[in-house]
Amino acid sequence: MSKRVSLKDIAENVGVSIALVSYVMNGQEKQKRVGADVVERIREVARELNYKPNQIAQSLRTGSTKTIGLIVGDISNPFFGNIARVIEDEAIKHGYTVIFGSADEDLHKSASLVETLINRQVDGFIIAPAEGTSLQIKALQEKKTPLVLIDRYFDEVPTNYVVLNNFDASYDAITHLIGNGYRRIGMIAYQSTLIHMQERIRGYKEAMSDNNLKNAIRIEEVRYDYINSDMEKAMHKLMDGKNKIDALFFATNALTISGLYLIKKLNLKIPEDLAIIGFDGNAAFDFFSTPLSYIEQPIEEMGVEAVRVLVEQIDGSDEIANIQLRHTLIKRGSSL
Amino acid sequence: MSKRVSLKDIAENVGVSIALVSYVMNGQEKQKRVGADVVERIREVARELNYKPNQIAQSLRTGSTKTIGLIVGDISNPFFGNIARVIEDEAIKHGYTVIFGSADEDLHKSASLVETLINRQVDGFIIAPAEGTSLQIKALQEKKTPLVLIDRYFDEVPTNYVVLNNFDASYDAITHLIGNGYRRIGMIAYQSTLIHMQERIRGYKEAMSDNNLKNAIRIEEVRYDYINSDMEKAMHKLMDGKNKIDALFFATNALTISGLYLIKKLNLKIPEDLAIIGFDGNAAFDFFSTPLSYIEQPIEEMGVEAVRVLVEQIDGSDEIANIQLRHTLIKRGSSL
DNA sequence: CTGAAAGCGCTTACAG
DNA sequence: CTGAAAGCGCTTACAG
Repeated sequence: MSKRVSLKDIAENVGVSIALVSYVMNGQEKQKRVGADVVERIREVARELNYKPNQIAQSLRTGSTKTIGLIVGDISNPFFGNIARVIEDEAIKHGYTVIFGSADEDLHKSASLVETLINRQVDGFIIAPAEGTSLQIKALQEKKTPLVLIDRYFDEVPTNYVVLNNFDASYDAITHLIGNGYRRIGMIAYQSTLIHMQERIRGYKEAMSDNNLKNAIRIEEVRYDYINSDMEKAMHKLMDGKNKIDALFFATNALTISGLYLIKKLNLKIPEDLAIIGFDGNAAFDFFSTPLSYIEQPIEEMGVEAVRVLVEQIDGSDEIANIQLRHTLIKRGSSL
Repeated sequence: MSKRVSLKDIAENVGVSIALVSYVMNGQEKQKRVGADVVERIREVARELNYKPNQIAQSLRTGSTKTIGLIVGDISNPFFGNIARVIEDEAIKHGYTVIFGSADEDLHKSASLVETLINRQVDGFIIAPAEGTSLQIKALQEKKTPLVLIDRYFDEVPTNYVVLNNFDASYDAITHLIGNGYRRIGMIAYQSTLIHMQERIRGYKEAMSDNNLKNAIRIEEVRYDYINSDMEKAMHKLMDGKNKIDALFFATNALTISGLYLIKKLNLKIPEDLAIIGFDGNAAFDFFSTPLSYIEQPIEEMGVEAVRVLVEQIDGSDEIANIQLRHTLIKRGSSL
């Protein structure tokens, strides 16, 4: 790359000190009472030479990089891709850029990403924390690193977070199914101790209990790394035999898609053979044999709030923000 | 954030100069002939204090940030989300992190992103250039900024690029349709002068001409910012009247999805009323009433190659790499 | 074998 | 109104 123009180049060209140029470039010419003619000449030369401040130098000096570290499960997952997009837009509005990484729901990848981003001096983090990373998060928190969790959080580590009210979302979905006459309602969730998953499960269970269906509760758990094979086993458990379910609630977008492939393969009629409610909107849900009912997350709001809270933290606020957003239950043919 | 540990802290603790600590931390203790005992003590104290180098300071000094700037159309678009994921993984393998931005196929957003990333001193760029940005790209190229274009490039600006052989892909799709007996084959593309779009159109036209169907060529163009309304008009033009098409080729993933919504609404039977070939794989294609045939791009390879070429450029290579990758035509029910 | 020193490009308290 | 100087944390050519 060709040599960049520095404050020094402008200073030499105009014949003043670097300090004066810095003042003018930072709009401090009033407070510093820089002579009007000098201001004029500095501005002119800066424009001519096309001066752009070296942010690295600024960062080293000021300690602020105007950079946000975003760690999600997988940027190619539509939920995370969409929220990344919102976060990016909001970050730019606040003068920040985004460095991102995918942790693949893996403890070690997450640790490595956090370290990498810390070494790059990001001003703060937005993280969808992987299972078992509560100590990593706690360490960040103890170092007073500005931090906002999204999608999940840890009960035992008080942090800022912006999440869906997952309990309500699940409860609402199950209540809707019950209202439409279904009773043998199953759920397929990830095997995970993470709070968003536990809350979705709790919402299901409580809705069932509250409707005297406690004995009909049937949950199958699927491992993240073996989603398709585990899904197949789970579906068979729920659908085989005389005790088979008549409705099924999927706990995430990826689980829904994986399940739909199987349902298509098994040639099940929806909702006659099986009613379904999925998670997160998706073109695939629209094109399925019967359009899918699903829980819609307010992704835009989640991203906007996450950036807002983070920037407040970076700017020095120490109020902890715990934000729960509301879902929308999109009711369509699959749960009629 | 709490104070970080610096080389100085270690130096004071051990009672040696900062230079020595730097040598040891950078594994130069052999060349610099640092005393074995000193090396030992420095390592020990560094570990105790949990020293992590300040990358900002390193960057300012060395001029290298070990950062890649990635500019795509929209990170929430599955094609770009998937390729971003691959690029991220590859970048990490090479010791780089990724700063990304979505340009929304907009000239000005693109310019603003490029400037932001340059000010952040990224070591190089991977860009899916928006229409009309050839001057931006040319400017980067002239400043010798390491750069690799993906998905598209500009004929008039010689740069590295990694793209699909779009002509072949289109040609193959159309030939397949013709082979299956379709003759009145239409195409819906973006209104764009970008080369990937022009090549896809050229492939369509040439396949038609080569099969004596030049007179049946019918292309409708849709604006990126008005995709759904323009799609509706385009479909009506192609499907209304006695001259209506019997097969339709969509030029991108987003166009395919938009078209499918309409096809579903119009209740067209696929492939009886209309045969279809789409672009880029997608769960939605699998769940459509008839599984969709489509052109699959080698996204993994595209990302891997882009990073490889970029890192070579950053490391000083000045060979220009122009890489065209091959598609796979996935044949299914929609084009039978 | 080790250290003093310059310098990357910037900001800012201080002096005049 | 203006400038000399320190310092952010690092690397590295140079001297001894």
